[in-house]
Amino acid sequence: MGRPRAFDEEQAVRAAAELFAVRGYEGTSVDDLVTGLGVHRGSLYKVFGSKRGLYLAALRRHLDEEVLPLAAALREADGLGALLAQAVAAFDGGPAAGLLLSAAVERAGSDPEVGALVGEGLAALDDAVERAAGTPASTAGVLAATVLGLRLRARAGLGGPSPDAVLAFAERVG
Amino acid sequence: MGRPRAFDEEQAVRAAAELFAVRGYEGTSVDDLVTGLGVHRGSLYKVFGSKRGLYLAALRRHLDEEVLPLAAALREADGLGALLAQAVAAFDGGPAAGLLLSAAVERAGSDPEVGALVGEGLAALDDAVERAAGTPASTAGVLAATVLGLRLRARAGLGGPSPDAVLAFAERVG
DNA sequence: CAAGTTTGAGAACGGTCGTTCTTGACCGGG
DNA sequence: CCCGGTCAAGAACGACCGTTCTCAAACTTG
Repeated sequence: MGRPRAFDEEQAVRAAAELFAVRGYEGTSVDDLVTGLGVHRGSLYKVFGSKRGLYLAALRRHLDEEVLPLAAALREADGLGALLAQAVAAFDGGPAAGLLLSAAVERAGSDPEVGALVGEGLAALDDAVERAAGTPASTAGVLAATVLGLRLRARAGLGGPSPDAVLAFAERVG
Repeated sequence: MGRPRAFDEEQAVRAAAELFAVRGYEGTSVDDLVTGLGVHRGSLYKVFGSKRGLYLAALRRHLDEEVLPLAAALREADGLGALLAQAVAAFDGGPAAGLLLSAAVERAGSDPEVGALVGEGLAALDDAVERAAGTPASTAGVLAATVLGLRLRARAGLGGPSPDAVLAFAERVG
Protein backbone atom coordinates (compact mmCIF):
# COMPACT_ATOMS: atom_id res chain seq x y z
CA MET A 1 0.00 0.00 0.00
CA GLY A 2 1.00 3.61 -0.39
CA ARG A 3 2.78 5.39 -3.17
CA PRO A 4 5.80 3.53 -4.57
CA ARG A 5 9.28 4.99 -4.34
CA ALA A 6 10.39 7.00 -7.34
CA PHE A 7 14.16 6.63 -6.92
CA ASP A 8 16.66 3.77 -6.81
CA GLU A 9 18.09 3.61 -3.32
CA GLU A 10 21.28 1.81 -4.34
CA GLN A 11 21.93 4.29 -7.12
CA ALA A 12 21.38 7.15 -4.70
CA VAL A 13 23.89 5.69 -2.25
CA ARG A 14 26.38 5.29 -5.07
CA ALA A 15 26.01 8.92 -6.12
CA ALA A 16 26.37 9.99 -2.50
CA ALA A 17 29.59 7.98 -2.19
CA GLU A 18 31.05 9.83 -5.17
CA LEU A 19 30.11 13.22 -3.78
CA PHE A 20 31.50 12.41 -0.34
CA ALA A 21 34.70 11.01 -1.86
CA VAL A 22 35.37 14.15 -3.85
CA ARG A 23 34.28 16.89 -1.46
CA GLY A 24 34.59 15.14 1.89
CA TYR A 25 31.96 14.81 4.58
CA GLU A 26 31.87 18.38 5.83
CA GLY A 27 32.39 19.74 2.36
CA THR A 28 29.24 18.08 1.06
CA SER A 29 26.01 19.80 2.11
CA VAL A 30 22.58 18.24 2.24
CA ASP A 31 21.60 20.60 -0.56
CA ASP A 32 24.45 19.17 -2.64
CA LEU A 33 23.16 15.68 -1.93
CA VAL A 34 19.55 16.55 -2.74
CA THR A 35 20.63 18.08 -6.04
CA GLY A 36 23.21 15.46 -6.96
CA LEU A 37 21.09 12.45 -6.04
CA GLY A 38 17.82 13.76 -7.41
CA VAL A 39 16.17 12.58 -4.22
CA HIS A 40 13.88 14.77 -2.23
CA ARG A 41 14.98 16.09 1.14
CA GLY A 42 12.18 14.40 3.04
CA SER A 43 12.76 11.05 1.37
CA LEU A 44 16.43 11.24 2.17
CA TYR A 45 15.74 11.72 5.85
CA LYS A 46 12.98 9.11 5.79
CA VAL A 47 15.31 6.47 4.37
CA PHE A 48 18.70 7.33 5.91
CA GLY A 49 17.74 9.22 9.05
CA SER A 50 20.45 11.84 8.79
CA LYS A 51 23.37 13.05 6.71
CA ARG A 52 25.64 10.88 8.80
CA GLY A 53 23.38 7.88 8.20
CA LEU A 54 23.70 8.38 4.46
CA TYR A 55 27.46 8.77 4.83
CA LEU A 56 27.73 5.48 6.71
CA ALA A 57 25.61 3.76 4.06
CA ALA A 58 27.82 5.21 1.33
CA LEU A 59 30.98 4.10 3.09
CA ARG A 60 29.52 0.64 3.68
CA ARG A 61 28.68 0.36 0.01
CA HIS A 62 32.11 1.68 -0.96
CA LEU A 63 33.67 -1.12 1.04
CA ASP A 64 31.36 -3.86 -0.24
CA GLU A 65 31.34 -2.87 -3.89
CA GLU A 66 34.80 -1.43 -4.42
CA VAL A 67 37.37 -1.94 -1.69
CA LEU A 68 36.64 -5.55 -0.76
CA PRO A 69 36.34 -6.70 -4.39
CA LEU A 70 39.59 -4.89 -5.17
CA ALA A 71 41.21 -6.59 -2.21
CA ALA A 72 39.86 -9.96 -3.35
CA ALA A 73 41.29 -9.40 -6.82
CA LEU A 74 44.64 -8.35 -5.39
CA ARG A 75 44.76 -11.56 -3.39
CA GLU A 76 44.97 -13.47 -6.64
CA ALA A 77 47.81 -11.37 -8.02
CA ASP A 78 50.98 -13.28 -8.83
CA GLY A 79 53.63 -11.69 -6.67
CA LEU A 80 54.21 -8.22 -5.39
CA GLY A 81 54.98 -6.67 -8.76
CA ALA A 82 51.69 -7.81 -10.25
CA LEU A 83 49.86 -6.64 -7.16
CA LEU A 84 51.27 -3.13 -7.26
CA ALA A 85 50.66 -2.85 -10.98
CA GLN A 86 47.09 -3.96 -10.56
CA ALA A 87 46.53 -1.57 -7.69
CA VAL A 88 47.90 1.38 -9.63
CA ALA A 89 45.78 0.44 -12.64
CA ALA A 90 42.69 0.39 -10.41
CA PHE A 91 43.55 3.88 -9.20
CA ASP A 92 43.77 5.22 -12.72
CA GLY A 93 40.41 3.74 -13.61
CA GLY A 94 38.37 5.73 -11.13
CA PRO A 95 38.09 7.01 -7.62
CA ALA A 96 38.98 3.54 -6.32
CA ALA A 97 39.68 3.81 -2.61
CA GLY A 98 38.94 7.53 -2.61
CA LEU A 99 36.16 7.47 -0.05
CA LEU A 100 38.12 5.09 2.16
CA LEU A 101 41.04 7.49 2.09
CA SER A 102 38.89 10.52 2.75
CA ALA A 103 37.10 8.79 5.61
CA ALA A 104 40.37 7.66 7.16
CA VAL A 105 41.75 11.18 7.26
CA GLU A 106 38.64 13.22 7.93
CA ARG A 107 36.28 11.12 10.03
CA ALA A 108 37.91 7.93 11.37
CA GLY A 109 39.49 9.72 14.28
CA SER A 110 36.33 11.37 15.55
CA ASP A 111 33.56 8.96 14.56
CA PRO A 112 34.07 5.45 15.97
CA GLU A 113 31.62 3.87 13.57
CA VAL A 114 33.51 5.33 10.63
CA GLY A 115 36.73 4.19 12.26
CA ALA A 116 35.46 0.61 12.39
CA LEU A 117 34.54 0.63 8.70
CA VAL A 118 37.88 2.14 7.72
CA GLY A 119 39.65 -0.46 9.83
CA GLU A 120 37.77 -3.16 8.00
CA GLY A 121 38.90 -1.82 4.64
CA LEU A 122 42.51 -1.48 5.68
CA ALA A 123 42.54 -4.98 7.14
CA ALA A 124 41.24 -6.37 3.86
CA LEU A 125 44.06 -4.64 2.00
CA ASP A 126 46.60 -5.96 4.49
CA ASP A 127 45.29 -9.46 4.03
CA ALA A 128 45.38 -9.18 0.25
CA VAL A 129 48.98 -8.03 0.26
CA GLU A 130 49.95 -10.82 2.64
CA ARG A 131 48.45 -13.48 0.39
CA ALA A 132 49.55 -12.19 -2.97
CA ALA A 133 52.98 -10.89 -2.20
CA GLY A 134 53.90 -13.75 0.07
CA THR A 135 55.26 -11.37 2.63
CA PRO A 136 54.83 -12.01 6.33
CA ALA A 137 51.87 -10.28 7.89
CA SER A 138 54.13 -7.78 9.60
CA THR A 139 55.44 -6.29 6.37
CA ALA A 140 52.16 -6.58 4.52
CA GLY A 141 50.85 -3.61 6.49
CA VAL A 142 53.77 -1.51 5.32
CA LEU A 143 53.12 -2.42 1.70
CA ALA A 144 49.44 -1.69 2.10
CA ALA A 145 50.49 1.70 3.42
CA THR A 146 52.46 2.14 0.20
CA VAL A 147 49.34 1.43 -1.83
CA LEU A 148 47.37 3.96 0.18
CA GLY A 149 50.12 6.54 -0.03
CA LEU A 150 50.22 6.20 -3.79
CA ARG A 151 46.47 6.67 -3.89
CA LEU A 152 46.81 9.77 -1.76
CA ARG A 153 49.32 11.34 -4.10
CA ALA A 154 47.17 10.59 -7.08
CA ARG A 155 44.18 12.14 -5.33
CA ALA A 156 46.01 15.34 -4.49
CA GLY A 157 46.44 15.77 -8.24
CA LEU A 158 50.11 16.54 -7.96
CA GLY A 159 51.44 13.85 -10.23
CA GLY A 160 52.89 11.02 -8.21
CA PRO A 161 55.23 8.27 -9.35
CA SER A 162 54.56 6.81 -12.76
CA PRO A 163 53.37 3.23 -13.15
CA ASP A 164 56.85 2.39 -14.47
CA ALA A 165 58.36 3.72 -11.27
CA VAL A 166 56.02 1.56 -9.24
CA LEU A 167 57.04 -1.48 -11.26
CA ALA A 168 60.71 -0.69 -10.77
CA PHE A 169 60.05 -0.45 -7.07
CA ALA A 170 58.28 -3.80 -7.09
CA GLU A 171 61.26 -5.46 -8.74
CA ARG A 172 63.52 -4.02 -6.12
CA VAL A 173 61.38 -5.37 -3.31
CA GLY A 174 61.15 -8.73 -4.95
CA MET B 1 52.41 53.82 18.26
CA GLY B 2 49.08 52.49 19.33
CA ARG B 3 48.18 49.74 21.69
CA PRO B 4 50.63 46.82 21.64
CA ARG B 5 49.55 43.36 20.61
CA ALA B 6 48.60 41.09 23.49
CA PHE B 7 49.20 37.76 21.73
CA ASP B 8 52.15 36.03 20.11
CA GLU B 9 51.43 35.73 16.42
CA GLU B 10 53.73 32.77 15.89
CA GLN B 11 52.24 30.92 18.83
CA ALA B 12 48.75 31.60 17.49
CA VAL B 13 49.67 30.18 14.10
CA ARG B 14 51.11 27.12 15.80
CA ALA B 15 47.90 26.54 17.77
CA ALA B 16 45.88 27.03 14.59
CA ALA B 17 48.00 24.42 12.81
CA GLU B 18 47.24 21.89 15.51
CA LEU B 19 43.52 22.57 15.38
CA PHE B 20 43.43 22.36 11.59
CA ALA B 21 45.50 19.17 11.64
CA VAL B 22 43.14 17.42 14.03
CA ARG B 23 39.75 18.65 12.85
CA GLY B 24 40.47 19.57 9.26
CA TYR B 25 39.77 22.87 7.53
CA GLU B 26 36.00 22.67 7.29
CA GLY B 27 35.75 20.98 10.66
CA THR B 28 37.42 23.90 12.41
CA SER B 29 35.16 26.92 12.87
CA VAL B 30 36.29 30.48 13.45
CA ASP B 31 34.75 30.21 16.91
CA ASP B 32 36.97 27.19 17.58
CA LEU B 33 39.98 29.22 16.48
CA VAL B 34 39.05 32.25 18.58
CA THR B 35 38.63 30.02 21.64
CA GLY B 36 41.64 27.79 21.03
CA LEU B 37 44.03 30.58 20.11
CA GLY B 38 42.85 33.04 22.72
CA VAL B 39 42.93 35.69 20.02
CA HIS B 40 40.06 38.01 19.43
CA ARG B 41 37.95 37.70 16.32
CA GLY B 42 38.77 41.16 15.09
CA SER B 43 42.48 40.74 15.63
CA LEU B 44 42.41 37.46 13.77
CA TYR B 45 40.86 39.08 10.73
CA LYS B 46 43.11 42.12 11.04
CA VAL B 47 46.26 39.99 10.95
CA PHE B 48 45.32 37.09 8.67
CA GLY B 49 42.52 38.55 6.58
CA SER B 50 40.35 35.45 6.57
CA LYS B 51 40.06 31.92 7.87
CA ARG B 52 41.73 30.72 4.69
CA GLY B 53 44.56 33.20 5.23
CA LEU B 54 45.17 31.78 8.67
CA TYR B 55 45.04 28.26 7.23
CA LEU B 56 47.64 29.10 4.62
CA ALA B 57 49.86 30.67 7.30
CA ALA B 58 49.47 27.56 9.46
CA LEU B 59 50.31 25.27 6.57
CA ARG B 60 53.30 27.41 5.61
CA ARG B 61 54.57 27.24 9.20
CA HIS B 62 53.91 23.51 9.32
CA LEU B 63 56.12 23.09 6.29
CA ASP B 64 58.90 25.38 7.50
CA GLU B 65 59.02 24.21 11.10
CA GLU B 66 58.15 20.54 10.83
CA VAL B 67 58.06 18.98 7.40
CA LEU B 68 61.14 20.56 5.84
CA PRO B 69 63.29 20.02 8.96
CA LEU B 70 62.10 16.43 9.10
CA ALA B 71 62.98 16.01 5.44
CA ALA B 72 66.39 17.57 6.05
CA ALA B 73 67.02 15.14 8.90
CA LEU B 74 65.91 12.21 6.81
CA ARG B 75 68.38 13.22 4.10
CA GLU B 76 71.18 12.46 6.53
CA ALA B 77 69.86 9.03 7.42
CA ASP B 78 72.21 6.14 6.65
CA GLY B 79 70.30 3.96 4.28
CA LEU B 80 66.66 3.15 3.82
CA GLY B 81 66.28 1.22 7.07
CA ALA B 82 67.51 4.12 9.18
CA LEU B 83 65.31 6.50 7.23
CA LEU B 84 62.14 4.51 7.78
CA ALA B 85 62.95 4.00 11.44
CA GLN B 86 63.54 7.70 11.89
CA ALA B 87 60.35 8.60 10.07
CA VAL B 88 58.28 6.24 12.19
CA ALA B 89 59.87 7.60 15.35
CA ALA B 90 58.98 11.12 14.28
CA PHE B 91 55.37 10.05 13.77
CA ASP B 92 55.18 8.63 17.27
CA GLY B 93 56.49 11.84 18.76
CA GLY B 94 53.66 14.08 17.67
CA PRO B 95 51.39 15.12 14.85
CA ALA B 96 54.37 15.23 12.51
CA ALA B 97 53.08 15.54 8.96
CA GLY B 98 49.48 15.58 10.12
CA LEU B 99 48.51 18.92 8.64
CA LEU B 100 50.32 18.10 5.40
CA LEU B 101 48.33 14.89 5.15
CA SER B 102 45.04 16.58 5.98
CA ALA B 103 45.69 19.36 3.51
CA ALA B 104 46.62 16.89 0.78
CA VAL B 105 43.35 14.98 1.13
CA GLU B 106 40.94 17.77 1.99
CA ARG B 107 42.11 20.93 0.27
CA ALA B 108 44.90 20.33 -2.24
CA GLY B 109 42.48 19.31 -4.96
CA SER B 110 40.26 22.36 -4.71
CA ASP B 111 42.59 25.15 -3.54
CA PRO B 112 45.57 25.67 -5.88
CA GLU B 113 47.55 27.60 -3.30
CA VAL B 114 47.19 24.74 -0.82
CA GLY B 115 48.07 22.36 -3.63
CA ALA B 116 51.32 24.22 -4.24
CA LEU B 117 52.30 24.06 -0.58
CA VAL B 118 51.45 20.37 -0.35
CA GLY B 119 53.46 19.74 -3.50
CA GLU B 120 56.42 21.50 -1.92
CA GLY B 121 56.22 19.25 1.13
CA LEU B 122 55.90 16.07 -0.89
CA ALA B 123 58.81 17.07 -3.11
CA ALA B 124 60.98 17.61 -0.05
CA LEU B 125 60.14 14.14 1.18
CA ASP B 126 60.89 12.66 -2.23
CA ASP B 127 64.23 14.39 -2.29
CA ALA B 128 65.09 13.19 1.21
CA VAL B 129 64.31 9.60 0.33
CA GLU B 130 66.32 9.83 -2.85
CA ARG B 131 69.39 11.10 -1.02
CA ALA B 132 69.26 8.90 2.06
CA ALA B 133 68.11 5.64 0.59
CA GLY B 134 70.21 5.93 -2.54
CA THR B 135 67.31 4.94 -4.71
CA PRO B 136 66.76 6.45 -8.11
CA ALA B 137 64.35 9.38 -8.16
CA SER B 138 61.68 7.27 -9.76
CA THR B 139 61.39 4.86 -6.86
CA ALA B 140 61.93 7.50 -4.21
CA GLY B 141 58.42 8.75 -4.80
CA VAL B 142 57.04 5.32 -4.10
CA LEU B 143 58.94 5.09 -0.84
CA ALA B 144 57.80 8.55 0.14
CA ALA B 145 54.28 7.32 -0.48
CA THR B 146 55.03 4.52 1.95
CA VAL B 147 56.05 7.04 4.57
CA LEU B 148 52.86 9.02 4.03
CA GLY B 149 50.74 5.89 4.05
CA LEU B 150 52.22 4.87 7.38
CA ARG B 151 51.47 8.30 8.74
CA LEU B 152 47.91 8.01 7.52
CA ARG B 153 47.38 4.73 9.32
CA ALA B 154 48.81 6.12 12.51
CA ARG B 155 46.54 9.14 12.23
CA ALA B 156 43.42 7.08 11.78
CA GLY B 157 44.21 5.61 15.18
CA LEU B 158 43.77 2.06 13.99
CA GLY B 159 47.14 0.71 14.94
CA GLY B 160 49.28 0.31 11.89
CA PRO B 161 52.42 -1.76 11.45
CA SER B 162 54.80 -1.82 14.38
CA PRO B 163 58.23 -0.18 14.15
CA ASP B 164 59.72 -3.68 14.02
CA ALA B 165 57.60 -4.49 11.01
CA VAL B 166 58.81 -1.35 9.30
CA LEU B 167 62.41 -2.34 9.98
CA ALA B 168 61.80 -5.81 8.61
CA PHE B 169 60.37 -4.22 5.50
CA ALA B 170 63.39 -1.97 5.19
CA GLU B 171 65.74 -4.95 5.28
CA ARG B 172 63.75 -6.63 2.57
CA VAL B 173 63.98 -3.59 0.33
CA GLY B 174 67.64 -3.17 1.03
C1' DC C 1 49.18 65.59 29.90
C1' DA C 2 46.76 65.49 25.40
C1' DA C 3 46.48 63.86 20.67
C1' DG C 4 46.62 60.02 17.77
C1' DT C 5 46.53 55.25 16.63
C1' DT C 6 45.89 50.33 17.19
C1' DT C 7 44.18 46.73 19.96
C1' DG C 8 40.58 43.95 22.43
C1' DA C 9 35.68 43.09 23.53
C1' DG C 10 31.48 41.66 21.70
C1' DA C 11 27.20 42.56 19.25
C1' DA C 12 25.40 41.96 14.72
C1' DC C 13 25.27 40.90 9.69
C1' DG C 14 23.42 37.97 5.77
C1' DG C 15 23.97 33.39 4.33
C1' DT C 16 24.04 28.49 4.77
C1' DC C 17 23.94 24.49 7.71
C1' DG C 18 21.25 20.04 9.01
C1' DT C 19 16.67 19.01 10.12
C1' DT C 20 11.53 19.16 10.44
C1' DC C 21 6.80 20.31 9.03
C1' DT C 22 2.91 21.07 6.07
C1' DT C 23 0.61 20.11 1.97
C1' DG C 24 -1.02 17.75 -1.97
C1' DA C 25 -0.14 13.94 -5.40
C1' DC C 26 -0.20 9.15 -5.86
C1' DC C 27 -1.38 4.12 -5.52
C1' DG C 28 -2.73 -0.47 -3.48
C1' DG C 29 -6.35 -3.05 -0.80
C1' DG C 30 -11.37 -3.57 0.60
C1' DC D 1 -14.42 3.50 -5.99
C1' DC D 2 -12.68 5.44 -2.30
C1' DC D 3 -10.06 5.02 1.78
C1' DG D 4 -5.55 4.56 4.27
C1' DG D 5 -1.05 5.08 3.91
C1' DT D 6 3.34 6.40 1.58
C1' DC D 7 5.45 9.42 -1.27
C1' DA D 8 7.35 14.02 -3.44
C1' DA D 9 7.44 19.13 -3.21
C1' DG D 10 9.13 22.89 -0.90
C1' DA D 11 8.59 26.28 2.75
C1' DA D 12 10.32 27.00 7.28
C1' DC D 13 13.01 26.23 11.57
C1' DG D 14 16.72 27.39 14.93
C1' DA D 15 21.62 27.03 14.99
C1' DC D 16 25.87 27.99 13.27
C1' DC D 17 28.87 29.67 9.48
C1' DG D 18 32.53 33.34 8.09
C1' DT D 19 32.77 38.14 8.24
C1' DT D 20 32.08 43.08 9.58
C1' DC D 21 31.02 46.83 12.60
C1' DT D 22 30.96 49.79 16.72
C1' DC D 23 33.13 51.33 20.71
C1' DA D 24 35.92 51.62 24.69
C1' DA D 25 40.56 50.56 26.53
C1' DA D 26 45.53 50.92 26.15
C1' DC D 27 49.73 52.51 24.60
C1' DT D 28 53.23 55.67 21.95
C1' DT D 29 54.56 60.10 20.59
C1' DG D 30 55.01 65.27 20.88
